[in-house]
Amino acid sequence: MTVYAGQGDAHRSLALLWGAAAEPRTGRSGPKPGLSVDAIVSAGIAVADAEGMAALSMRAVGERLGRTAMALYTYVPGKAELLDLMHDRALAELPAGPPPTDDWREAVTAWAGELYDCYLRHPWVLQVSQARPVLGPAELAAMETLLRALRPAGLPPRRLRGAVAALWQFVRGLAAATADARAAAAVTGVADQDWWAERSTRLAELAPDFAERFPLLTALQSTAGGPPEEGHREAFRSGLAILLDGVAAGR
Amino acid sequence: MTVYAGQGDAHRSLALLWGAAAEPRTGRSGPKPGLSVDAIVSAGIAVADAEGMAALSMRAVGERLGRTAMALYTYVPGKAELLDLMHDRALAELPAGPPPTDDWREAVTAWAGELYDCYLRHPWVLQVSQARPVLGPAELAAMETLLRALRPAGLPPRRLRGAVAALWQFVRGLAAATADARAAAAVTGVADQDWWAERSTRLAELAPDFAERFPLLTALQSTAGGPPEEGHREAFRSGLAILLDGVAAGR
DNA sequence: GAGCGATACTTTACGCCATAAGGAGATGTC
DNA sequence: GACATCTCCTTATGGCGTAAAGTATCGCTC
Repeated sequence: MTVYAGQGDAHRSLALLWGAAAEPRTGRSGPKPGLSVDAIVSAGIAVADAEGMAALSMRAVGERLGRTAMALYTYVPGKAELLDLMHDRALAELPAGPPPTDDWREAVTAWAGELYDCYLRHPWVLQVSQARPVLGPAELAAMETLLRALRPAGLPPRRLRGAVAALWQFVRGLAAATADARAAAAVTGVADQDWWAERSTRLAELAPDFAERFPLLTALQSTAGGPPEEGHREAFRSGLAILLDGVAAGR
Repeated sequence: MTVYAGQGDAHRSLALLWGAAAEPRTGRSGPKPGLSVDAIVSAGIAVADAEGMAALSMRAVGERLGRTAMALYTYVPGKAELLDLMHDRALAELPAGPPPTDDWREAVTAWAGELYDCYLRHPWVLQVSQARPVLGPAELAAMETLLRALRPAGLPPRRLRGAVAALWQFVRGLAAATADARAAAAVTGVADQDWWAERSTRLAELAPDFAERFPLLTALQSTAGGPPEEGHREAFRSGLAILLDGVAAGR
């Protein structure tokens, strides 16, 4: 399942993301709010972290706060907007300070590692459609951080845009692959390696001509050793190295 | 909304993907099948192409075939497996032959362009969770094609894996961004440019300190001209150039 | 050719989901 | 005290995936 975000009223979403709701309107009557947007977002993240995206329902979030699903609608226009807020809150965990080093390679590597780890801490973020037109402050801050890290590389604007896109998507994609490997292991209760072994056997039965159809893939696979999770980490490292080499080449 | 695939019985899914269902079991009684897995997958793709992923329901697919939703379950174990099949069928549109040229840069560029276009023809594919452990033949064929294109570059295995991951994820991510820009334009009925202009105005109201908080982002944005769709295409080109430079650097 | 088991497909039903509508009770201003 | 406002609830609507069970149709066996 993939979950759409940003399909709701984009204006409401933007306002909430940028904290317009934080200003407590004065001179209001009625009972004191027992909840807050922040609390709801936190509850949503707690549910998604613990039970996964599939279990994230308005009911579940409300229940965690001791309310019904409908109580949330006082604070949040709908589920799509809640997802937007959750997304940005998760990315807010990323460090925002100036890069710790002048070496841009090192700085970008650190940035990528932080983003990768953040995604793995909150795998459900990877299931929020990346096709989100709603930009939150944390997401923009992360981009600003990347730009700051990349600054010493001195890229021209056009190339800089390409580098940012390539780096971001690469980290996101690799994190998704890693998160999935973990999820598969968790769901089946089977160790990563065994699961893939079983899958390979099954595949060999169904496609006995595998090696002939995909010779290069077969050859590449045969050179891989160690557990799959380590494989992802290695792909992360070497893919990032390629990207950085490319950035360096085009200065 | 993101849609999970590969959460169903992985074995059934694999078998269907690799065409085990194609062998017509002999000596069977009962009425002749009026449908087929292929027809159902085609109908699913037709629905998703026309109405989007959110409108893809078992009922909708059945209706397009003149059946009820439950009729599909004779052929397909569930929606997750249907999504797996749809995903692989979409990728089967990619050309599979040997690279048209010996120049690996050109070959990889062509491959990336094909994948990018394929994603844009079927944007819903981008909403199928990329965290799919189920590998179909078309997806593997696309990887094999990429490996074939990359072969003349002579990368060592470790680096080759990184390159494949980086290239694939980059194309997918950029396609997702482009698809979203289109969707936003289509939904609102507003031209791309106007939509972003409105959004920028709104943002400027909500975060008047934007330029100070995100100076590099602001600077980079100011150098961008032309419609957003063209911006994505340019990011695609320059990001790909960076990746290829990186590949070349690490030979 | 009668009967029977397998198969395709249907209807019905269950338990979810997001959320629209409207009502109850609490809290503030006048 | 009256009233407006606000939170939160109950109820209801129309969707979803799919389990269960029923019906009709076909082909094989006797």
